[in-house]
Formats: sequence, C-alpha cells, structure tokens
Amino acid sequence: MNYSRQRELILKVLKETPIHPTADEIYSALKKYLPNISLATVYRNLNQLALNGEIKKIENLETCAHFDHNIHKHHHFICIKCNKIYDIPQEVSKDIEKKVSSLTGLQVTGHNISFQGICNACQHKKTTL
Amino acid sequence: MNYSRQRELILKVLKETPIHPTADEIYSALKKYLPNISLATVYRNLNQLALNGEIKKIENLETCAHFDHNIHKHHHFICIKCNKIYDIPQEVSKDIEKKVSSLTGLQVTGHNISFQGICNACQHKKTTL
DNA sequence: ACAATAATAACAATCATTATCATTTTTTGC
DNA sequence: GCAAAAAATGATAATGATTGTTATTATTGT
Repeated sequence: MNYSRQRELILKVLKETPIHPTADEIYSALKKYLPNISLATVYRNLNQLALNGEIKKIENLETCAHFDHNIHKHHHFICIKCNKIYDIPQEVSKDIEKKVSSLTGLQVTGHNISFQGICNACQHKKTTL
Repeated sequence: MNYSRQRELILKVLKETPIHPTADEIYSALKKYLPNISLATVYRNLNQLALNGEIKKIENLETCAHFDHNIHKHHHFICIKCNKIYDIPQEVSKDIEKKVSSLTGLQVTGHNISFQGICNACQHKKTTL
C-alpha cells in the first residue's frame, strides 16, 4: 500500500472519533478537508485498511435477511464453507446480559450471537472437490 | 390479515425447510406452485408474518457496515434510542465457543455478539422531548 | 351477489456497496 | 530532478437487497 493523502485522512478521522462511523459518515467528515473526495475512495481505503489489519470492519456475514419458523429465542451458527445457518440453543449465553449490565451500567434488553465455523457436514467433506 | 394463497404457501415452504432461507430462496421455491408470484409479495408477507410473531426475521440492526480503529477483539452494544455503538470487552463471553463445540460438535472459529439496549446517556434523558 | 377492504403483480425507486475507466498522484530507477 | 511504471483517485455506472407505487384482483361481511 502506497501513501495517499486521502487514506491518511481517512485513518485520522477514524482514529479521532469514539463512535464507530459508517463509510458515509467518514465521507461527510472528510469533505471539509478534501471537498472532491469520492465515496468510492472512502470505501476502497476502508476495505484495504481492514484487510491490512489496521482497522476493523464491523458487519455481519449474512448479506441479506434470513427467515426462521423457529420463533423461540436462539442463536445462529454460519458455516464459512457452505454458508448454511444452524440453530444454537440460547442457554449457552444465559446470564451474559446481566454480566454486561453490571460491568457497564448499560440497560441491556437483548443480545444475539452469531457463531462462525465449519459445520459437521463440511468437516467430513474431502478438501479436494 | 386476510387469507391469501401466496401467504399460506410462503409459510408452508418456510415451515418445511430446516435451513433458514432468504426471501429470494423462498421466492424461487414458490415459483413451482405460483409461477406469477412477485418477489415483493414474498418480502411483504415475510415482514408481516414476522411482525405478527408467526416467524422470525434474522437480520442485524446495523443496516450498513461500521468501521472501528480498535482492532482488538470486542463486542458491540447498540443503543435502541440513539443508535450509537459502544464497545463491550470480549471477556464477557470467554469459553462460549468451547461450550458450543462440545454441545454440537461444530468447529467454532469465532463469534460475535451484538447487545441491544439503552445507553447511559439515553437512560438519563427525559422521556418527553 | 355486491360493495368495501385487503392483497397482489409488475415495476420503479432506494440504499449501501462495488466495478469500471480515464485521469492524476506517487514511487522508483536512473 | 525527471521520465516511466505503478498505484490511487474521482466520476459515474452497475449491482443486489429491499421497499414504495399503483392499477388490478381476491377476500370478506352482509
């Protein structure tokens, strides 16, 4: 990665804000200093910085919503090989909301966990297709 | 909610599949029975059914990616009032991956938790604006 | 059977994000 | 310091998931 003024400023803006801005928020903040910057440049650099491990991209693996006939609370596991979603009983995280509350003072009304990994089917698949 | 053939079939398809399909996957499956069904109808019904509590919509509260200069592992808390994102130390969920592994046999390589609730600032705000 | 109401299909519109590509900036070897 | 090579940029088109619009069709209570 070579130097670029826009990348330097993107990093600066991100490091100076306590919130976790979206690409668009960074873009807006940058316009003061670089009125001609393109939103695509912001996206490009954020993705590159994240790939490089210099920043972290917070997103969910699921690119679109999924629907579930199981309406009792539970968590999900997404297989990184086949992308299938499996149910995880929510008992694995009981008490976690209380833990967060007492640690932070935040009023926690819910949580959900997505686990990633390799499902049983994919574990047993031959690696060579 | 009145009866409709398409809604009935949407529910049927959803109840019969063990995976957690996307709207588009349900749409494709339905085309066999209702060749003229519209994708918008599938979306509309899934959302209504989810509002009614008959099914569950799995999605994340964050509609778009956020970027974080804090690259050590941690979880996030999103305030349902102001939408701000706060960091939660990941120690609150240590051992949870092992728990899931031994319970299910899945090979868990990671997890992330998003907590929802009301942040300290919003807790102290007057409810009447 | 019929008017009132709700749901539909088709398609335009939106939002976040990525791809394309000609132009500009940065690096590098001399 | 300077020209060629490599990388990054800005403008904009394209994409994918989802929602809005509207004229048409189905459902319901009477």
